Amino acid sequence: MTTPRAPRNSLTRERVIVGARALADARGLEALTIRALATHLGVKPMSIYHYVANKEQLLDALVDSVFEEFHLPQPDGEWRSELANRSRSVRDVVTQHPWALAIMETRTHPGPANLNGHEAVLEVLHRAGFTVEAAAHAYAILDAYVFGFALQDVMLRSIQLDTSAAELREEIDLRNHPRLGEMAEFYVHASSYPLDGTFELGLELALDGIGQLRTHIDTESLPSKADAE
Amino acid sequence: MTTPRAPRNSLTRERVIVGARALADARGLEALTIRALATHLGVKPMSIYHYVANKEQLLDALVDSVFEEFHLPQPDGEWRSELANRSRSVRDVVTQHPWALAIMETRTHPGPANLNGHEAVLEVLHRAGFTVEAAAHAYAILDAYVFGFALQDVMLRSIQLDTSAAELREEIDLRNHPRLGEMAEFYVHASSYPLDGTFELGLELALDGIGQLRTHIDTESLPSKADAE
DNA sequence: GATTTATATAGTACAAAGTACGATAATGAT
DNA sequence: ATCATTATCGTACTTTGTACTATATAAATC
Repeated sequence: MTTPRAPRNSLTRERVIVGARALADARGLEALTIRALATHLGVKPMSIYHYVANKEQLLDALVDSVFEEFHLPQPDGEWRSELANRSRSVRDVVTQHPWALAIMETRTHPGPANLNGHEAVLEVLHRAGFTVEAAAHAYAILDAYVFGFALQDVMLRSIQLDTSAAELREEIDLRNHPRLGEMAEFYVHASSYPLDGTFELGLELALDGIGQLRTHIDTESLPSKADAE
Repeated sequence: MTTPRAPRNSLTRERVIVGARALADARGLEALTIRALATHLGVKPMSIYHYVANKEQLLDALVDSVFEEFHLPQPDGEWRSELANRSRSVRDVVTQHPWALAIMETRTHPGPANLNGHEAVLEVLHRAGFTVEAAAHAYAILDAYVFGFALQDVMLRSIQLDTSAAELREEIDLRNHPRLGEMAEFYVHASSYPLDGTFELGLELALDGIGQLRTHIDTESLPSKADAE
């Protein structure tokens, strides 16, 4: 009954983080406790604290491991497609880890992958001819849209999972909410995942709008040296 | 030392919720514990459970009380200005209650104020001539942008509050992040709250884009009867 | 006014979770 | 073979939500 002590190299910081991700993915954020994580790793709770100062720091690392998954835009690529791909990647990854946004919101120390992502996006904008000010606007607007959309994806999904359609109908009272009823109807009969199309549509809008913020000098016609640092 | 029992009408559900909001506003979400709330209300912890089944339900009510604060678009107003005002209101209210987004994310039962808000927005879109499908796109895109922007507002502010500029500079390593350095510089020297302008800019973009989704029939020229249910 | 009933407030106590502190065992160094 | 280092772990304390039960107060009835 008394398990022998785990071998000396059972753990690494990496394994702790990966285990935490697995637990959160499989059983949700509220199931990610130090004790559960220890069990999952075949180890006793206090062993984890050799690799992580406290749970907050574990969550910091967890969030940054999600940022690592985002597609990094290539500085020499075409800005519009690079940003579009990064945006799609962010939405995909975030919806695959529905717990991620909740943790991101409470982080106060941006991790290296997060910072690298910012740098890469800003570099793309810079090379595309955005001034610092234009880039500030463009990035804030695009990120707001992308993370906001992912937020809605996640919230919608969690409602669907936790609350049955019948339960919802009861709570909503369709007599007083005819438009909402229409909309629900529309979504029920819509194709597989109707928000995918909506996301693309809004992404085009955002990129179109952002494009207008560029300096009107067509930087692509300039010699690349003049554009470089 | 032993306080006498609190008088019989010390509490109401309303007072519990208002007290919870005050606590969260003043000391943050993590300070909102049942015990702290009880002290704040001059009452013992278990008394709260006479008005609220559990803490989850309290959070449900808390979130819905925030939705109540959002400006309700007027069905007979001009769609663009109504939606713009609602959007500004959402951002303002959410940034005034930085804890709200975190709770919203984990709710699975939309409250009445939430539903009424949806209904009002959809009604405005309907009267403006949006088909159900167009309204679905428009609403999802606009909400993604607005909540996403508020999310960034909140995250940025919490980083600023919890992490000193010096601390940040140390963690960021500006040698490897020149663009990020430029951007930080720009924000430091920018006017009072530079994101306000960015929000308005993106809002115009979103509303412009959404406008293109309308049916091209100019519904405003139709007799209102033909447009009514 | 006295008695009964309903209910709002509260006391006690337990479980779950983070983690401080110190012990112990496994590895490498001398 | 001894020692130093350090990865793993046991114990125990604190904080939090809250189940269960008790009690006091207001309302209702006689």
